[in-house]
Amino acid sequence: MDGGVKKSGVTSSQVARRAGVSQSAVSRTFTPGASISPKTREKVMAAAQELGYRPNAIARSLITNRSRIIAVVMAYLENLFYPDVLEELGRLLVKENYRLLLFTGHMDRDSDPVFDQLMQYRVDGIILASTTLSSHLSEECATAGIPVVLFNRTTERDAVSSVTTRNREGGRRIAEFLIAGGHRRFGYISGVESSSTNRDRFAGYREALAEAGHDDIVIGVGNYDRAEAEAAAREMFSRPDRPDALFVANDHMAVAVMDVARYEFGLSIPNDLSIVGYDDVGPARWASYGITSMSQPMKRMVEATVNILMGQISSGEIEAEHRILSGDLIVRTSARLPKTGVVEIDGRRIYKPGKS
Amino acid sequence: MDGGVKKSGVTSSQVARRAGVSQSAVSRTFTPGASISPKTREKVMAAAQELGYRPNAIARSLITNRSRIIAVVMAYLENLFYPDVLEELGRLLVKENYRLLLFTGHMDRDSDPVFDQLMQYRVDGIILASTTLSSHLSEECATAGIPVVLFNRTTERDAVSSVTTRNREGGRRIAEFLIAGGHRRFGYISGVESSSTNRDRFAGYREALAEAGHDDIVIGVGNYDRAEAEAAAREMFSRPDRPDALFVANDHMAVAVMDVARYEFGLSIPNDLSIVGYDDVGPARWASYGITSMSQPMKRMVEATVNILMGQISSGEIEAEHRILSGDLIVRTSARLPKTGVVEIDGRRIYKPGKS
DNA sequence: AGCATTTTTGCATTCGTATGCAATATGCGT
DNA sequence: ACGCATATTGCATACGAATGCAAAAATGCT
Repeated sequence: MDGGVKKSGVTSSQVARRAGVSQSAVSRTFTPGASISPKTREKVMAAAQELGYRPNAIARSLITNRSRIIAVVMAYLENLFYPDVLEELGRLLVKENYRLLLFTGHMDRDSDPVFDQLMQYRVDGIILASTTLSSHLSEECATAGIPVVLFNRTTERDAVSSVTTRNREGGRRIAEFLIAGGHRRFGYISGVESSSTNRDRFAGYREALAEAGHDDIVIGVGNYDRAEAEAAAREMFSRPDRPDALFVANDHMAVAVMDVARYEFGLSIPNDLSIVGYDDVGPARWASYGITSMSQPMKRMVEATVNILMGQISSGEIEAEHRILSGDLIVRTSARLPKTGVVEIDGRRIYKPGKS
Repeated sequence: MDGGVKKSGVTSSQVARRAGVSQSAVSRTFTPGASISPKTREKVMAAAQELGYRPNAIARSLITNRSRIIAVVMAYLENLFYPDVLEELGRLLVKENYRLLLFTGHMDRDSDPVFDQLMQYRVDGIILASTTLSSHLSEECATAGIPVVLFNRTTERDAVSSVTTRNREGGRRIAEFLIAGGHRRFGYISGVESSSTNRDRFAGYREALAEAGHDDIVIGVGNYDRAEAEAAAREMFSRPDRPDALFVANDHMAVAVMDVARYEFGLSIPNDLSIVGYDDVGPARWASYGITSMSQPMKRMVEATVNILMGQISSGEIEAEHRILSGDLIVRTSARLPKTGVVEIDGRRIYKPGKS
């Protein structure tokens, strides 16, 4: 078809010369809404086709001051919840004609290296999807005038936008569910203790338990990490006053804890021990686990995130916005059932106290 | 500390004025190896600090013709193998001072949308890590003069670089292992049938089985997808001549198949059925599964990938290079053991026929 | 056809940084 | 202190596309 060498590095000027028009005409051809006659557009398109021309996004960014790149910062991808989020983010961002620049790895100590990169590439927006990032970073970005959205986390001062779910209510719901299930001794394996998700989930759990007269909760620290959660579980299950109801701060850890309970301690779930997790992530649904879990409406969370970002980018106004969504307690087989309150909706069993 | 407003959009010229030097001096201060005296560098640095200046990577790219961005294309992240790869890639690329632009989603039909993006951003290199991408895309990129590396896949014509493992040998090894385990009836649940990984793994498996006189293999199509693998497993396990040895083309599917076997058909593993997977990915190691699996040396594969890319970028020479690594058959509990050949190395049990 | 209005076009400039070149400053040896 | 070699600096330009402005072309109206 095209006889010539389709080498990259074709410029708008080259196309212009070939088409016998000015460079401006080429630019306008590729700028939606620009003033260009159908005739010249066609000439330009033909020349562009022949030369294999594509507008240089870098050069365009320089003049428009828009990179159409969104930075996504995720500390770790081991927890399948985050790959899922990433995939959905990619889907929505591409639909909005944005690209996704990914940053992974823990950046606890100094936020500077990442921060520098973000600034250097003049990203149009930033999504911080990690429960463990320094809150310093987020505020620094916000100060620099770049829209930032915290995904699945918040900071004390609500100067920066966030999308979360009602973690506190989730914790409460789980407590109510376990109490209604007739459990007597309650445990908790935490995530990263300083993270907002962990704090809120635990706060709700403890409150609801306290209201029912259960003040002593057996606690282990899992830091949202498999190995640490396993260690915490081993320690907890070795105690003489081993709990019979255990809330693990997310499914990623709950899976590991469940394996420890079954295969290292020979516990029967849910007979000897009820386990409830959080996120309703892939493995929770697998037959081997069937974890009863508070769901987080991932797709709607991602949608809200992109939504906030697009709003701030197009308006230029960076006003902190907080979207708080709700999940459901998805009932499976890892915890004893209460007598009432479990209803079936769309083929999923959900715990809705009050409605039997 | 800094009283002024740390607004973004600070340019090198502004810093220059503040420091009482030329814009060139600022540029050279931030260009490693450029000719600049310690004295002026210090002045520049001070001014830069005060103004919150960071070099604009976009503008820099325009002139250097290097974006320092690597595009990574991954069809789906559901299989934990890929998030793992992604994380490792992020780690290594950042070390080389490159950024990672992520593209997800199936782009089977027309490669054009993605391809356009890649070209528009003038990425310095491309990593195609998906078994299901049109090979058209890869060659198009290569033609355009951008270094491309296929990760965990190849094309027939080896015009584009790739990093793979010895899938054929892996398939053979698995067959040998299952034969040695005394199995009689063999099954296979495939990945995407047109993918090179699937073809090679199956070819090796079939060859070795044929050499031992086993010519009839029960086959199901899983397409590297959980749901499809489950469906294939159901069909296979319902047959009167259900296999007692099953090779599932990757662990992602093997996990699902195992759940179907156990919880829908009440099969005892490995007594009624031996299952072997591929990848040695996270869940394969979990106690609930303990899948015997051909490992892929992910870290070394990623290292090789980055290595090839860096080489091609710095040399400017795009010569197709093929790195083929080897894995081991990690022995766990999902398959009956042969009498000999299982050895323990570094706490891992590996099948090495010939060495007992 | 003649004039007013709108649309299309090209020119010139801009974005922020890097770099070749010439000019200047510094250092060294004697 | 002088001359020469070397290190540092600023000037001017380039990268590739977008855009305000004015000129030119096309269109509409009477």
